[in-house]
Amino acid sequence: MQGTAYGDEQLKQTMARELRQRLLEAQSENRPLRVYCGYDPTATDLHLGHTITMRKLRQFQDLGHEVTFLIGDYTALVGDPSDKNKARPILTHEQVMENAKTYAEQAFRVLDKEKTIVRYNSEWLSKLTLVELIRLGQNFTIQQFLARENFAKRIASGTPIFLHETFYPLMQGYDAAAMRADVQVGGTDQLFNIIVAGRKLQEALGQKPLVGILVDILPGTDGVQRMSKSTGNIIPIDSTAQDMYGKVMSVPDFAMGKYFRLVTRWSPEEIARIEDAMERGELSPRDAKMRLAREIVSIFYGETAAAKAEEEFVRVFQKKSIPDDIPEYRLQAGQTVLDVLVAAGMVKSRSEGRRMVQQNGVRLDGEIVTDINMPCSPGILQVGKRRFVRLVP
RNA sequence: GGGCAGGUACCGAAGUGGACAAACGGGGCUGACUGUAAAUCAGCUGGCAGACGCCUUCGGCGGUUCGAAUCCGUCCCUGCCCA
Repeated sequence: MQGTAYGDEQLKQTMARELRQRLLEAQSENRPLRVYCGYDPTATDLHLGHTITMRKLRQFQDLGHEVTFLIGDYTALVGDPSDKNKARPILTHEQVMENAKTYAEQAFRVLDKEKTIVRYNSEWLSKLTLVELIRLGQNFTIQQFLARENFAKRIASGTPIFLHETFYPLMQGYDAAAMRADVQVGGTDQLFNIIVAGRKLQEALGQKPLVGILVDILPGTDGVQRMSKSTGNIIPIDSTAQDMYGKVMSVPDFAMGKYFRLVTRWSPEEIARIEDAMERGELSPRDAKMRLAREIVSIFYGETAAAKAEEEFVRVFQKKSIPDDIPEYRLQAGQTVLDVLVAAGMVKSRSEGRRMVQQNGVRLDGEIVTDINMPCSPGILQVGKRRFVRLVP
C-alpha cells in the first residue's frame, strides 16, 4: 500500500484488509487478481501524472497479476467532473479515438507490453441499453452526488452542472462490473467514482466489490495545480530526454517532495536521506532537483540518455552555451531577422517578433538583435532562453 | 412555460452611444536578479504597418445612428426564483 493516499485512515485500513483477503482468495483459487486503471483520452499526450497509476499497475504486473489498461473512449465523451470546476468541452468519438491512438503505445514505456491487456470501454458501454442505465441509476441518490465537493462548489457559484455529468460515475462504475475487476487503481480524485460508484454497482450486480487503490495526485510544473494538459503544466512522456530533464528542473522546489514520492523509484529511506541533507544545508535544492530530474529521465529513457540530458542542461542553462541538436533553417535571400523569426516558427506573428526584439529577447550568435530589419546572416538565432534555430545559407 | 439577472480578450472582471483593441486582476511571454526554482522589480500580452494609420474582436443575426461592446428587434446559451 506504499505511496497510496486515501485521505481517510479508516478507508485505508479497510482497503488494505480487503486487498489482503482478496490476495488470499485469488491464491486459493489459483488465479491472478484482475487489476485495472482507466485513462480517458481527452488529450493526445500521456504525462508524468498518468505514470503514477501506471507504475502501480506495473507492480501488480510484476507480481503476476492480470493488468488491463482501459482506454475510456466512451467515458471521455462525458468528461469526468471529478477534477473540474466546470463541464468539459464535448468531444466527438472521432476526436477521442484520434487521441487514443498513441495512448497505449506511450503507456508501454511503463507497462509490460506482453502482459498488458488493452481494452476500450465502448466495448460494453456502447451496448448499454436505456433500461440498464436506469437500473444503474437506481443505486444512487441525487444527494450523494450533490454532497461531492466539486458539485457543491459549482452549485454555490452558480456554475452549471449538466445532467450527463452525473452519468460519469455510473459509466466508470459499470466498467468495473463489466470487467469483474478485483482491484482498481486511480488518483485520490477518483474516490467517489471508485469507492462509491464502482463498488456499489458491482455489489448491485452481484459481484464482490473491488479494492480501490488510490494514489496521490502529482502537481504540474507550476507546483500547485494538478498536472493536466488543459492547465498547460504537464511533463509529457512522449517528448525528449532533454525536454523532460528541463521541465523537471523548472518544477518549484516546494513541490519536489511530491515528485520524490510519486515518480521516482526511490525508497522512503532514500527520500528521507535527501530531504534531511537539504534540511541541514548539506545538499543544495538545485542539486537535489538535478538528481530528481536525472532519476525521472532515466526511468523513461535510460541512464545513458539521462546523463546526456543532464550534461546538455548544464551546458545550456548553467554555462549558457547552445544546445547540442538544434533545428536548422535555410536562409533565403533578402530575409530580415523578423522574416526569419516568423518563417522559422519561432514567434507566432510579426508583431510578436517585434516585441521580442524590442524586449531584447532575440540574439544572433549571442549578440542581442536591436534592429528587426537587419538582414539575417547565418548563425544561431535564439529567442528567449530556450528557443534556438541554426540558420544555414 | 413565466419573472428576474447575465453572456466582454486565455481565465476572472470593469465598461452601458464617440477619447475602446476595450480599465483592473490572474495566467502567459520578455528582460533584470538567479539555481530554466521561489520571491522581487520593469515591460509586453488581437493582426497588418510600425510614422500617421488600417483591419478583425465584446453570444449569433438584423436594425437605428455620422458613429454601437454600449440603443432597438430577434434568435441562441447560462444562473436564480416561480410553475
